[in-house]
Amino acid sequence: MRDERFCNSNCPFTRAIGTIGNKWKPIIINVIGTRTIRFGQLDSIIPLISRKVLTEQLKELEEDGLLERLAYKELPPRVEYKLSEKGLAFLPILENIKEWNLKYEVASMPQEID
Amino acid sequence: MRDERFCNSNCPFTRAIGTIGNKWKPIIINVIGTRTIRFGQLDSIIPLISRKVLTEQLKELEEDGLLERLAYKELPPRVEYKLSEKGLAFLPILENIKEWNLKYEVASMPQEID
DNA sequence: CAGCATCCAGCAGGATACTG
DNA sequence: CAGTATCCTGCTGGATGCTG
Repeated sequence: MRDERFCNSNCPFTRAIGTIGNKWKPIIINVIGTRTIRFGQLDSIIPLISRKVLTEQLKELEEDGLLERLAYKELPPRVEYKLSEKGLAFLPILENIKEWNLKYEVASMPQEID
Repeated sequence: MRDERFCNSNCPFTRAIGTIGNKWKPIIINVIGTRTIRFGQLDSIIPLISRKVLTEQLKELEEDGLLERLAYKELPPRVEYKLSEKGLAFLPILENIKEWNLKYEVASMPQEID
């Protein structure tokens, strides 16, 4: 899921892409944002992701220090996720991507009239 | 290669991730930067990418308006690529990702002494 | 040189069932 | 509820050879 060749690169940019350069992770980080959120919420908010893949992505994000996982010893279990300082610092970048897309996408898209 | 479900999303951010959210495209855009570059150069500069995948990625980037392809009618053929305005506008974002990684990666990495 | 066509292996990722 | 385990399929992407 994570490309080890990227993560072992001696180029820091390549390593960064190895960490967050796939389709799910930016989505997950963006959905979490500044809140604390439970596994089930993420699963229902993010369309089309399977629980298995969500689990894997969350684990990698935790390993890479982008988010914190809080598991409560309860039954039924409760697990909460929130972004770490590193993860929070990535939010403005996602914001820039949004703005970039809004600015340039429209020009080349077929316009819909609602 | 491009996830159609992402590109057809009604969320502009999700569409953006559908466009550039994979490991090769940010690398390619970063390598091209502000210069004009030939196919063979890209192939040799970018480690580990196959010619087939490079071709596919370049085609998608062109379709999404991120880069311009200039094919000279010569023999042997010469094809040059350069970023469009949209592509150039993405460079600062990549720069932010570099800085973000440099700032936060180190803390969690085993330090090497050279 | 810059691709495209073809073939093929490996793995991503979906579905389902089970557990603490 | 929040996972883990297992199975299975399809697609990604590598290797190779051909062409204008």
